[in-house]
Amino acid sequence: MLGLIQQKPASGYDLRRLFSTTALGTFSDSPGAIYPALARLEKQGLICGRVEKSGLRQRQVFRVTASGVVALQRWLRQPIGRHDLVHGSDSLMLRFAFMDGVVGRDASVEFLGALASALESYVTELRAYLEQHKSEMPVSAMLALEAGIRGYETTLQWAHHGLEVYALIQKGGTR
Amino acid sequence: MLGLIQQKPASGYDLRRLFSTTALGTFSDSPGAIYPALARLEKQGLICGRVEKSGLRQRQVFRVTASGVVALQRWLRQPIGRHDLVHGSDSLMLRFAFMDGVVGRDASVEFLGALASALESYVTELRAYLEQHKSEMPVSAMLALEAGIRGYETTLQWAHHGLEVYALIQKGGTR
DNA sequence: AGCGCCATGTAATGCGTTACATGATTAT
DNA sequence: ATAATCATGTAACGCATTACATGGCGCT
Repeated sequence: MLGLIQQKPASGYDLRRLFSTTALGTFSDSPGAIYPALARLEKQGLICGRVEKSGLRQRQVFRVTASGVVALQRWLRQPIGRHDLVHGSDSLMLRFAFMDGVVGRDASVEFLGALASALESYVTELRAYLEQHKSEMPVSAMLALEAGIRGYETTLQWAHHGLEVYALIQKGGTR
Repeated sequence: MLGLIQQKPASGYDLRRLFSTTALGTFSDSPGAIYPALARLEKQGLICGRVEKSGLRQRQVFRVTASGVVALQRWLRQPIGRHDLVHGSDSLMLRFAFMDGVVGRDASVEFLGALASALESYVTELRAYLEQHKSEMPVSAMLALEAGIRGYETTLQWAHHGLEVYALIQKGGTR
């Protein structure tokens, strides 16, 4: 939410619509999750709400504060931990999605490099585990693990793809 | 936990070690999560604990009851919903991992077929969304979405792979 | 006048996390 | 003896979920 608000100031309802209509559907669009979270962020001083009556109904639009940007940058610049990998690298993707605008493309590129090397060792580790245990596993369990490993492998390939994309941009202009 | 206990009766500590040492590391191994969950399952009558002093220290080993098996089968036989796909198909993999032993290989095969067709339409939907919006997105956001889509595509390929594996098994004997 | 959407919340409940607590057994 | 591991829990806290509640605004 901090990242979304930083991209463009938004109200609670705006965020709800983002979560329910766009590809961000992974997240909860329930008011019981969003409004308390906004209140917490405001109490921490990371965002600041301002009531707007302009034209339509009353809306409370939130903007990130200076310390909000700092917190966002700190979150985005966290090193990639093992924990992040084990849980499917979803949180890593989320972080990556906001990098360009907040910490710059250099950070995005650096992130992709670090992700690639972390994934490389994790994949070989998982492949070794599978080879060692696949004889004692039920077929479906073995296949499920295979699915997970393939997921990591494509994320790895994707990281290389992303690096290429950034390299092309660097040559061909900023956009 | 119900699925694991069904594969082989286990104590709370057994489950903790499974979650902390094997490829099931996605799940929490904290006692504050496991023991209350076991207590809930037992209160629902899905598992049944029995204290064992055999040889070593005192352990409470849990087994699934008849209604526990029924509940497990009901969970495994749930149709694949959109909700399951959107959240990264992790819960689907978990279900698939237990299918062979609980509802049989025919159900596993049927599941893979249903998963493949569901993924096919979901992937084309996401690709269309990306094509339509990629010009207004930051580069990193676009790449993050691309990563998600590629993940679904490899899951789709994996489903076909799984179907082949089961077809081979059918020909070559039960194991 | 009434229906539906915009926009913001609150309340009850359940569950996970972190941290703390306990006792029994095996190894040094 | 003492440390480490086995094995089982409890307590405080925060947060998400589900459902309910409210009021202004626009259309028919």
